[in-house]
Amino acid sequence: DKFAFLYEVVGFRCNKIERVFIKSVSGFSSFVDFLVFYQEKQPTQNDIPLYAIEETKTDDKESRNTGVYQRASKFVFVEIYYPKIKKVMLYNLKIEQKEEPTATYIFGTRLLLTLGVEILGKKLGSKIFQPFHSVNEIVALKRAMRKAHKGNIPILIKKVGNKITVSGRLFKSGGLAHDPNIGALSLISAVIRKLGWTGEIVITKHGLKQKHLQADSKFIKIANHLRLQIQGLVLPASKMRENYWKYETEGEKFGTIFIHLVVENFTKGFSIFENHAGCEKGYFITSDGKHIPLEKYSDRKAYKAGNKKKIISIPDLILIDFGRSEIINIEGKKYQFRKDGIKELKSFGDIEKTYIKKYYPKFKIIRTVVLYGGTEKKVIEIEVGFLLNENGDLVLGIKAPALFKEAIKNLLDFWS
DNA sequence: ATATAGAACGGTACGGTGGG
DNA sequence: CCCACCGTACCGTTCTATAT
Repeated sequence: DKFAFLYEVVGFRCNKIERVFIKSVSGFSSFVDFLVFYQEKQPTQNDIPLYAIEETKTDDKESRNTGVYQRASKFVFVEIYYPKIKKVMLYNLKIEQKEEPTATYIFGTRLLLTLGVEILGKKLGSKIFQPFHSVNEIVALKRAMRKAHKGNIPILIKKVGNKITVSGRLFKSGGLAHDPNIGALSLISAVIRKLGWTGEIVITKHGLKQKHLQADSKFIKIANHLRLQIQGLVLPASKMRENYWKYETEGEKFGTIFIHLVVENFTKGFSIFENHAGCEKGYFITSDGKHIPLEKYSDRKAYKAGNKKKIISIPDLILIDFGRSEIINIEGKKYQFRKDGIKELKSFGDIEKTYIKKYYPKFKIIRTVVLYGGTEKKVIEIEVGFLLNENGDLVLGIKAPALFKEAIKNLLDFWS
């Protein structure tokens, strides 16, 4: 009757693959979304994964540097541990892809291709999207791109003799934290090295001071690996951790992901909104199956003017129970923070008014907390619908939604 | 004037750290 | 040992000069 923290994917057939298992892991520094191993036994630190996969929902249409640059540092980083790993950038787009690719997108994607990254989930015109063959080609394409507007620091690549300079702001909110540019500069530098350049590579116009360079930062690690210089500053030597990943045992999302999957696989209910990861982009699914992005603020102007209450708080998961005409708004938390979860239930008024009641007017709305962690085998708080504890015990709350009870019952029946 | 696109900025989770 | 604090990483949205 216990969850073993291992999921098996069923319902497919493949001659080369008998069974597929999924387990939660996390990284110590920069880390891709998925590692795929092809082997008999559960992976250990000694095993080498076949694929490293990075996923995004951001299209060129929404953002240029985030869509293509921001994730790139992960591919550069993972190669330090697994030089031969197959790298995949997976665009999981729920909206229409932008018709004409922008120059930034073409430039970034060609860099990724040169690094050996396979692009999935997007249509790539085969004439435009070719790997680069020389450093000069990269310099020329970047130079031909539209210039950044005044006040911004443009990314520019210059080659003089035995030295290449790459400009780009790396300073953000008090430190070396400008993610899109950490990605862009890592990617550009890695590709230049890949094309055989052994001369100097100097990062300029970064906006950093010496104290911002911490040996633990992912960019400093990459800079050491690629032998980059940061203009005007001394690059601290970085020490790489021995391992790239570990099995995850802590995250609050264990609980909400579990209930999400059990409901979808063992009842007729399903998710109409999910946000298991922090700032993940989420779509609300309407009654006729459309995906709509959620507004972030109930009153944008007021929020920007300082009224922080005008943000729309979103649940971690919204499940729908058609049979009982119920919609379940779920907040996920670790067991020790259950009080915070109960408090947050009170803030779901906006989303219920703006989205749920609008698209599902006849449904009854239930708010509940789903917990992970601890070793308790029961929960006292009536606001808690379900608890998965760290021993794998499945604990239904006193007033658990009927859909939860049905899901757990069917799950246990299936396995007994 | 206005849409575009290059770049900056914002919000959340989590782990390390140090004081009580 | 607990917990507040802070920095890093992650994943988005927003800003705004410029091209059209």
